Amino acid sequence: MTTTVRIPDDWPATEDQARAVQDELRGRVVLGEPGPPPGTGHVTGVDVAYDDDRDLVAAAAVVLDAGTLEVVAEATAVGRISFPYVPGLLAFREIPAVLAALGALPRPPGLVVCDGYGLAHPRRFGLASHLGVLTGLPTIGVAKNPFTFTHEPPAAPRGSSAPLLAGAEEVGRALRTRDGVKPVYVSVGHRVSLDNACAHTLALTPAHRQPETTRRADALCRRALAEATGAGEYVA
DNA sequence: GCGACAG
DNA sequence: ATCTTGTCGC
Repeated sequence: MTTTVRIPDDWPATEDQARAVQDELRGRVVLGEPGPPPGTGHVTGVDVAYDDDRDLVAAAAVVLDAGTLEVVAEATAVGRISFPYVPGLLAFREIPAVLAALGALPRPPGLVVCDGYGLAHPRRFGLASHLGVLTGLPTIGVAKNPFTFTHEPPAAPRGSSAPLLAGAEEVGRALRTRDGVKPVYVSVGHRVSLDNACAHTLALTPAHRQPETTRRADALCRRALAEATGAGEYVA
């Protein structure tokens, strides 16, 4: 099902306001829990696509059976863009749409896998952290780029990893999900340990670099955006 | 001050 | 993220 994105009245309008929100919410992140075991229950991927010219955003949430990776449920949301893209403030652009899609699901999401960062963030409060605090759900971030962080190249075999570093602080892990292919960048969101986040990521990547959750959500939100644009119902 | 910078 | 064709390879 597709719902409409609603932007809260108190949503930040400036970068300073957005950073202040991050500084305030950061203390509510829970890092002491291992999180759900890989391979059981449900795992949900979320992703967002944009049409800046038409001020349109589309989000998707796809629930997979963690054992079989088959799609169990999905939902989409379409609406207006809530914030410009600013490095470090991605969550303010993605979260209203993601919350709408998650809210439209017919069943609980279980672990949520985000396309971006959690702890690996300039203020240690990326998209996955933010989404976790707002929903209370266990979340992790799996990103395609190292952002400003550094790491040694992991060994070639799938499953190899290297610490993702902010100076001397380990903020995540560069994790090889396919032999000899560029790693993905895993970081903790809310209520999941880094070891468990990496185990989940490996369980979700039987054939591709990116987790099946992210791949399914990416395809679905693109389709939702194309349909919204084509039908014209949300065009300003 | 100048670049770099998740999606 | 998005603009964009064909092409090489499993």
